[in-house]
Amino acid sequence: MPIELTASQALGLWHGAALDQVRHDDRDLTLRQMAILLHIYLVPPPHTVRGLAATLDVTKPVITRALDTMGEMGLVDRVRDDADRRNVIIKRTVGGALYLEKLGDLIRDQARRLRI
Amino acid sequence: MPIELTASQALGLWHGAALDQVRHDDRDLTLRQMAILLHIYLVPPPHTVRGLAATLDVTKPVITRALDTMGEMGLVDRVRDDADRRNVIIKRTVGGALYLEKLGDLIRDQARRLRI
DNA sequence: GGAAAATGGAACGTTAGCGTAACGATCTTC
DNA sequence: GAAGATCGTTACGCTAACGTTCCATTTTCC
Repeated sequence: MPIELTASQALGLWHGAALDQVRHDDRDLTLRQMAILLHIYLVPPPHTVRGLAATLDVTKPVITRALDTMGEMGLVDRVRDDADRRNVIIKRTVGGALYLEKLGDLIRDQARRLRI
Repeated sequence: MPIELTASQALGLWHGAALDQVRHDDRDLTLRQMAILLHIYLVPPPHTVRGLAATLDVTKPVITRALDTMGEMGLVDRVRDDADRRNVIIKRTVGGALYLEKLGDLIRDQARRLRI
């Protein structure tokens, strides 16, 4: 049975990681974009616009625009689904993997600092 | 000596908490705004525009605009410093405390789910 | 085959973010 | 007290976000 996080530890972790991320990377993602990005990389594919919209409880254009922006940043990619050509399959990229790898490191550093 | 977070745990924690936060709150803060908000609430005052800009390594207008927006959202407040009237002291609000309390709960829930 | 449904995106007007540069107000220095 | 430095904000032109609505393409269902 692990020891539970205190409120102070939870927010301290978030604070430190957010701060480090802001300091070392110019790309200022919104929480929505971040949730989309993480979902794409952590949940087994395939991922579609409609599916992400339902998952995040936002409208489809929100997803489309987030993918536009993050695509421009090199964090995600889009490919038409050949099985059902109405669908667009969202793909991972090397840039996105690197971005999240770095974020993961920052979070782990904070956890270490806070002795979580 | 605590067990260290794995990369998967770190990102999974961030993913789950970001997702829940997006789902239950319309206010879509950027990572910069979030870092500012957390800094104000977790680091002892006083907080100034200049100080925050230096801490986050961003320009002053970025802080001013973030405070405008978050002030409108009821998350922070601003007061002129009577000791040096060039300064503006950034104050905490009930709304901001509630927002972060909720965020902390979401993070802790995720940590519990991931058995961190 | 033809109607209906579903998907992702575009269009519209609005709002909010950015960096750079300038501003008025205030304090410090001489 | 005048000159300069410092503080937060505003202005500018631009980019990107929003919600709503509508649309072209593709699939499904009789």
